Amino acid sequence: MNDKSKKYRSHCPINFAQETFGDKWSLLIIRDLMFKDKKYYGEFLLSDEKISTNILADRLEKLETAGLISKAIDAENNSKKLYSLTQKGLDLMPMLIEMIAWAAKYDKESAAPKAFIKQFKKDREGLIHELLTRLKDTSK
Amino acid sequence: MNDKSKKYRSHCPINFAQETFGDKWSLLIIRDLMFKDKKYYGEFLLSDEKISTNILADRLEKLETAGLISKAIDAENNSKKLYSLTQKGLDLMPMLIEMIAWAAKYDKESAAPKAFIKQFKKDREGLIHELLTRLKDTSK
DNA sequence: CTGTATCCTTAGGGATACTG
DNA sequence: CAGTATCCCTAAGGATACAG
Repeated sequence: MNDKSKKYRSHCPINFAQETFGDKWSLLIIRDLMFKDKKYYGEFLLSDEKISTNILADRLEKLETAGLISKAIDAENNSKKLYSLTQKGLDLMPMLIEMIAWAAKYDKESAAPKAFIKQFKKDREGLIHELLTRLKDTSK
Repeated sequence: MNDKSKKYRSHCPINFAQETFGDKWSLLIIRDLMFKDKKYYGEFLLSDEKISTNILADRLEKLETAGLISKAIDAENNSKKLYSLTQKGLDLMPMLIEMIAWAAKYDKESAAPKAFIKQFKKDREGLIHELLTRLKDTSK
């Protein structure tokens, strides 16, 4: 385990994403941090999908190692750890919103905040232009 | 296996997405269809990640069942099957683009993502415009 | 070439008892 | 409450031989 360098199946960006948070639980933890304002271990355990304690601990560690979340001591309670998203984690938001929008369109069952998504898409046209600009830059 | 109704861990849209294409391979097949113009069984086998034949067959079937891809007989060769994305599959493009953008930002170690985006941008400028148009429509 | 079928291995995950 | 440590099991995946 001293070899920190992870071996990737390929250097495709989609594969990179898949290998970073493509397991069964990581994205749900990120969701809880990003959209449900959860911060504590116990709060994650309460989510509908019922993650078990060992898996949660493992995923929190992996996500921290991957640099998507960070851990701090709760100021008001030393024995509590406070989890939060890093910038790298926060930067997953556009992708998650698109994912939610897609699911909202195709999963009638899933309760997705449609008004919220609508607003997001509107706001986010600017972001796409930004992306295009970025794409143009990187292709020079 | 007669029970067609899948049981979801929850009705969260992110969980829905995760359970639909959150396995190790589905997204890579979609990538090949969407960005690499692959159409045939044999072409998928050639990708860098080296999917094995049984897994590929299984994933193609599951993706078809999920309505993300469709299968047709190749007009020029009866024994060949032609795979393509459905609208439901195509609608994953905004999400995948955000995913690629994220990976491009954080997977700096390898030059490959940039190369991928370069290639992507070159091939797909038209598609991006199309996407933008579609986004404008859906955000009304 | 487009898949199936089989066999086998392993990582991932569930349950739950336990610890500071 | 915030995790660890075990034990166990299954689904997922790899290799490869085979079939239409």
